[in-house]
Amino acid sequence: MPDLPCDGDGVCMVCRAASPPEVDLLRCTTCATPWHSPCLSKPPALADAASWSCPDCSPDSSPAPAPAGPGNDLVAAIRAIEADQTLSDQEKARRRQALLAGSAPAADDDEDEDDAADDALEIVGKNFSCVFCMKLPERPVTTPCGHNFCLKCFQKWIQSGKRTCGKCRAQIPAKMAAQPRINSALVEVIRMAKISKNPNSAGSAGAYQYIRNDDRPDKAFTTERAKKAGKANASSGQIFVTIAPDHFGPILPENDPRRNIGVRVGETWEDRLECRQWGAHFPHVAGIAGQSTYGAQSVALSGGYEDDEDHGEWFLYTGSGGRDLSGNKRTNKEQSSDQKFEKLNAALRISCLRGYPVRVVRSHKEKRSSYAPESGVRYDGVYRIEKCWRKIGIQGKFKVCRYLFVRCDNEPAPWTSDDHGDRPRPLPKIKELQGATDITERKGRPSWDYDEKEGWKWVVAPPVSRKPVLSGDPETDKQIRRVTKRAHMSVAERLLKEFGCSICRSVIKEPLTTPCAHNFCKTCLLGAYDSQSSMRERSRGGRTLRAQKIVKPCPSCPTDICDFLENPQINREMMELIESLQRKAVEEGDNKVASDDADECGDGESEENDAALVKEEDDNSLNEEEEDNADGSVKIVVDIEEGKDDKKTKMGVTEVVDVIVDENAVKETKKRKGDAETGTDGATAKRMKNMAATEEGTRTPVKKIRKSDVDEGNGSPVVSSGRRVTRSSANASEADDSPARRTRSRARA
DNA sequence: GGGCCCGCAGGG
DNA sequence: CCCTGCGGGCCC
Repeated sequence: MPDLPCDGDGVCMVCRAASPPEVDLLRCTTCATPWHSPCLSKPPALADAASWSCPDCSPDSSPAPAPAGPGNDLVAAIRAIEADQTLSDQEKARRRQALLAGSAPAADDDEDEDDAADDALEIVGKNFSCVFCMKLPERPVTTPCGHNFCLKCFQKWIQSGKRTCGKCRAQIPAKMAAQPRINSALVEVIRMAKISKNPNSAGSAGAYQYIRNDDRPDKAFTTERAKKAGKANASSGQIFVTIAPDHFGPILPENDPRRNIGVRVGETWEDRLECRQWGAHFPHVAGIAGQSTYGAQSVALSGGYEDDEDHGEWFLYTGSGGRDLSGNKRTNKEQSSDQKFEKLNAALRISCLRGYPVRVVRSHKEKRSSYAPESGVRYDGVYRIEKCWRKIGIQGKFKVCRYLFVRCDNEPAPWTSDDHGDRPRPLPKIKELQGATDITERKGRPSWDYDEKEGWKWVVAPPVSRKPVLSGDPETDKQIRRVTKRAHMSVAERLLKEFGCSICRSVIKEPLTTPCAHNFCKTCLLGAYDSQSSMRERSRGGRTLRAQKIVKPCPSCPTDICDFLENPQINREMMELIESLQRKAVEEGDNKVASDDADECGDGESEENDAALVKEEDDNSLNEEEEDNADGSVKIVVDIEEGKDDKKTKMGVTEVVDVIVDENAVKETKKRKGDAETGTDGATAKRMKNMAATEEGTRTPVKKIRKSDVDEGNGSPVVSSGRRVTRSSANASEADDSPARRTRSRARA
C-alpha cells in the first residue's frame, strides 16, 4: 500500500478512517497536507513531527525522482521558511506565497483589508484557499479530484515533478499538468467579491474595467477554447495603459500607471500581442487600427504588403483588403481585387484629412526596410498622413490605397542620433503620384502640428473618444455590462449567479469542475451521458470491427471529458461556498431568486441598441468640445448599462447547423460557431474542406438539424465527423466557393 | 522556408 | 451576427 494522505474531507485514504483524532494527524510542512500518521509506512519520530515533510515532498522517498533544479530548490526554500522559528504562521504563509508566485514578498498587501469585514469576500475567502499558499486562489485551477489552486502554485508544484493532487494525492492527468485551465467561474466570483468590497470603485465604468483588466495575466494566455498552447491562438494579456482604444497620439505618463513614463519611442516588444498590451497598436493581426468614420490611430509596418516603401522619417503605406481570405486565411500575399477607401482604409483617410497623429510600430517581419528592428515590434513615434491616393499596385493588376506618412514626433526616431524630435520637413517627392487616382490631401489645419516653442502638439482638440477605456477583451466588456446591470442585486445573489449550471440553468448543486474548467451539477453532467457507455462496438457486414472509444464532449466546449467522467469528484469548496451564499441570500431576505431564474432562461429581450456608443457620429462636434477638453483627456462617459446579454450559452437558438450523419445518428452539441469537433486534427479539417470543395454530389449525406433540438438533449452520442468551419468556403455544406455565394445567408429553416 | 491553420479582436 | 485581418506555431 502506498502512502496516502487524508482527502479533502479529512478521511484517511489508507484506512478510510473518517476524521482521525487530531493527535494522529501530521501536517506536511512543505505542502500543508494532513496525513494519518498511523498509516504511514515510515512515521516520523515524535520529535520530528513539527518539521516533517510528507512522502510526496521529501525527495528521498519520492518514487519518481523529481528533476534536479528549480523544483527541489523550491521545496528546500519552502522548508527553510517553515523551519524559521522567528516567523509567525501568517508570515510563513505569506513568504510561501511569494516564493510560489515567483516574486519577492510584498509586505504591504492585504494587511489592512480585512477590517471592513465584507461578508461576501469573507464567505468566499472562507471557502476557497489555495492548498499551497492558503490564500484566495489567483487564476484558480481545479483538478479532476475537485481541489482548487492558484495557477502559479499549481504550476510550481507540477514543475517540481509532482503528478498528484497537493491535497488528496489523486493522480493529476497529464493533460491537466501540461495545460491547466483557469476556472473562470471562480475567477469571476473572486473578482466580484473583491469589487463588492470596494464600493467606492463600484459604479464607475473605468473602475470596473480596470479591476477586470487587472486580473488578466501579465502575458498572453491560452484560453480553454484554444486547442494548442502558445501564442498562436492566445488571448491577449491585460492592457497596461489606460488609454481608450481609439486614443490618438502618444501614450503619456498619465496613461501608464505601472511605470508612469508613457510609451516611449524605441520601446520594443516581443510580438504583436505584447505590443498590444502597451497600447501602441491594439489589433493583433490587422495592420491598421481605426474606425471608418472616425480615424485611424495606429499602423504596423510588418511586411504584409510589398508595396510599402520605408524611408524612416517617411514611408508609403498600403491599405488593407483586395485579397482573397477564403479558406480560413488571415493574410494572403496576392491581390485579387481593387482596394477601396472603405473600412480601415477610410479610417486612414480621415486621419489624413484631419491631420491626426498616427502611432507607428515597425516589426522585424518587414524584411525590406532598413528601419525595421532586428527582432520584435518597436514603437517609432507618431506620423501624419499627408496624402493618400489609389494606384495599381506592384502586382500590376489591382488598385491599392496608398498613404504617405511623415514623421512628426517630439522624440527622436530610434535610428537617429539626433537629440531632438522632428522638425517640419518638406514633403518628399513621390514619383508614383503620377497615374494615381482618388488623390486626397488635407486642406484645413492639421489637428496635430508643430509649434516653435512647444514642438508637436494638438493645435486642434483631439477627437473625443467614443470608447470606454480599454478592457482587454470582449468577455470583459460583457462582464462589465453584466456587473453594472445587476448592481442592484445583492452581492450574494450576484455571486450565485456566476455559479449557474449551463445544463439545468440554475445554481449548481454538487458542482463538478471538468478539466476544461467548466462547472456543472453532478447529476446534470452525468445525466447528459446517461445512455452512453464509454466504448462502442462497431460492426459492419457481420464482422466486428475494433471497438471505438466514444468521445464525450464537455457540454460547453469541444474537450473530451470521457476520462474525467469515469471518476468525477465534487468540488467541495465550491459547493460549500454556494451553500453559504444561498444561506446569506436568504438571510438578506430578498426574494429575487425567482426572478433570477426567469432572467436566466428567458433572456429573449436583447437587441437593445448601443445608441450611447454611436451618438458622436457628428464629426463637426469636435471643435465644440474644445473648452472642456483642453488637455485632451476628457472622454465621453458611456452608459454601458444596457449591453446585450451573453447569448452564447442560451438555449433555443434556431440557427441551422450542418451535421454529417453516420450510421449511428450523431449529434452536434457545439454551441459556438467555429468550434471544431473534438479530435479533429488539421489533416481531417483539410480533408473536410477539400471534400466540401470538390465532392458536391458524392459526399456523405448531410442532414440539417436545429441547435434547439440538439440542446434539448435527446438522442445520444456525440461523435461528430462533420466539421463546420465558419470562415467562408470551408463550410462543409457549401460546395460553392465563390465570394458571392459566401455572402449569402447560410441559415435556412 | 513556405504553407497551413485557426483563436482572437475589432469593425460595422 | 458576420466579416476581416501586415499573427504565431507547427508541419512538411
